[in-house]
Amino acid sequence: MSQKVRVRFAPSPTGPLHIGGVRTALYNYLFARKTGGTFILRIEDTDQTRFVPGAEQYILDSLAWLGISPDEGVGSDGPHAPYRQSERKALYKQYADQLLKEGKAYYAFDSSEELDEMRALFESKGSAFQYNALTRVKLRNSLAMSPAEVDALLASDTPYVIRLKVPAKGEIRFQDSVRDWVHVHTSSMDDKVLMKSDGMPTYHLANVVDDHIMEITHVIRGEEWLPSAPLHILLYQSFGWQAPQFAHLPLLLKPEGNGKLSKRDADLGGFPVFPMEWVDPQTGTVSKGFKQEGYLPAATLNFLAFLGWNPGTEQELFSLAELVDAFSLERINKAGAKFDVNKAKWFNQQYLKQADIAELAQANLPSLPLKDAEAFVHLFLDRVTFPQEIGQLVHEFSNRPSVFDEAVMANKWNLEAKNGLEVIAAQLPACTSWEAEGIKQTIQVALEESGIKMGKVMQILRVALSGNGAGPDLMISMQLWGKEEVIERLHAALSVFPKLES
RNA sequence: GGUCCGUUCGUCUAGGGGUUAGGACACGUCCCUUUCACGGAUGAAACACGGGUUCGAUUCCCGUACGGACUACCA
Repeated sequence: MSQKVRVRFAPSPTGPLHIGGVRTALYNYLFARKTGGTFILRIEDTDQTRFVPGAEQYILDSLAWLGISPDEGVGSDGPHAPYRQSERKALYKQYADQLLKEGKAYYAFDSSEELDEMRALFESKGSAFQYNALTRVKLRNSLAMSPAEVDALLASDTPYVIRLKVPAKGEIRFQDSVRDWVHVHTSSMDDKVLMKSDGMPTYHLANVVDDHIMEITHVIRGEEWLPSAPLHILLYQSFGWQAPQFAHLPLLLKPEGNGKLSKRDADLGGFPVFPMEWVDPQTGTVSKGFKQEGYLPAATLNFLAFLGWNPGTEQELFSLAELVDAFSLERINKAGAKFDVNKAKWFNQQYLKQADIAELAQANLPSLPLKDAEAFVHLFLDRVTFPQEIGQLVHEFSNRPSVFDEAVMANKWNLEAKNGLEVIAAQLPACTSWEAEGIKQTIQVALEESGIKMGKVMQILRVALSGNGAGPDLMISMQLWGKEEVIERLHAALSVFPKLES
């Protein structure tokens, strides 16, 4: 029975897609590609109160940016359209009715207020209220009331929900791809709402119905769903359907302390938890995105893939294609993974160094002639984590220094250094081939003739020209500044330095 | 509180009844570079605890501790 693999990523459009959700999408994508299956995007928008405009497009854009776009679903259509649950509303009712007819579900008329009261009552007695086999007989539902009463309520348009009648006794078990056997007694489960009073299905119903109709073979989702997996299994059983294979992914944890990674951690830590920048349509609050921070898609994917999975080899850098090749559900970890921004940066650096020089040049130094821009990229690429830092460095590089590294001045500025700089300043105009090697020659010869050691002067020369005690190769820097600029900067320094002595 | 899940260096993790417990990030030192960065080398750094099972347990089992998720007419 080798069914064709069909997996889905099923986010709710309630805000920006969380990075943990992106990892879930990635694992689904990898598994689909690995097995020659189909990756489906379904939008679970059954909660009308939490709908956020733009969120769905944000999900699409994010997946597209990362290159893990779905084969089927919202944004790309397919044989099971529509893929937006709000547009499938009518469908769910008939399945709920089926369970109703078979006595596996029932009407419940309890209002939210009544249920809140029950919860408060139970809590005051030190226990937790559950709508289950024990309590449902005393509540307002079609199991506890006479048929005539129920009909009357229904006829008078009294709001109701449909609840699943969970058996009082029994055990639900399933074999999770990540956690192996999981079993739960039905006595600890409650009669979950299947249809809400607004006529919309809850997540549980819609999810199970759609996964079945869309022929989903593997449900790969976050661990937060593990507690409701037995309920879903029970639903499959109630319908007489075969349940898909489940794989519950470990959570992404906050970098410090404990708990699920949240937006707050991002603000605190100064790193993004969203794939792309998000502007809250209500408040206008801007949340950082991996994309805008300068993370490359491949680096983001590689980093995310390793949070909860590893190939079992010592290779760490994987292209998307290599990830597909190496991926397997069996190698997913059980324990939650802390989000470590240092590791993310390291991955980015690795990918940045492999990036196309011309592309980086055009993207980050658009105002410069391509040849110059490329030279700058070469000069700075090894010292940056994010591409936009290149532009920043070039900007600083191009500006004449106004402050000079004090520590270096204190240590190295002396008569010999001064003489060295003067000699260099005197000889540089005579340098005929203004490129790194030629400049070096000129300086070497000039200093040798004056009997001055290079080591005594070079760092001071660097400070004189750039202001900094450290930086990229000085000769190449001088070449890029240009002869006149270098000479002018040198003279400027020579006139300022003596005044800096105190 | 209840249910479920988890626990190897600070972090991501490999491993698995007998290993010097491996790699990567971060950190230290050294080399390269008269600088810095990159790169290379190297160091420090871990099997939560207690019982079993076993000739032998970090690995298997059971407890305990700790952590987490869930506990809505949210997903």
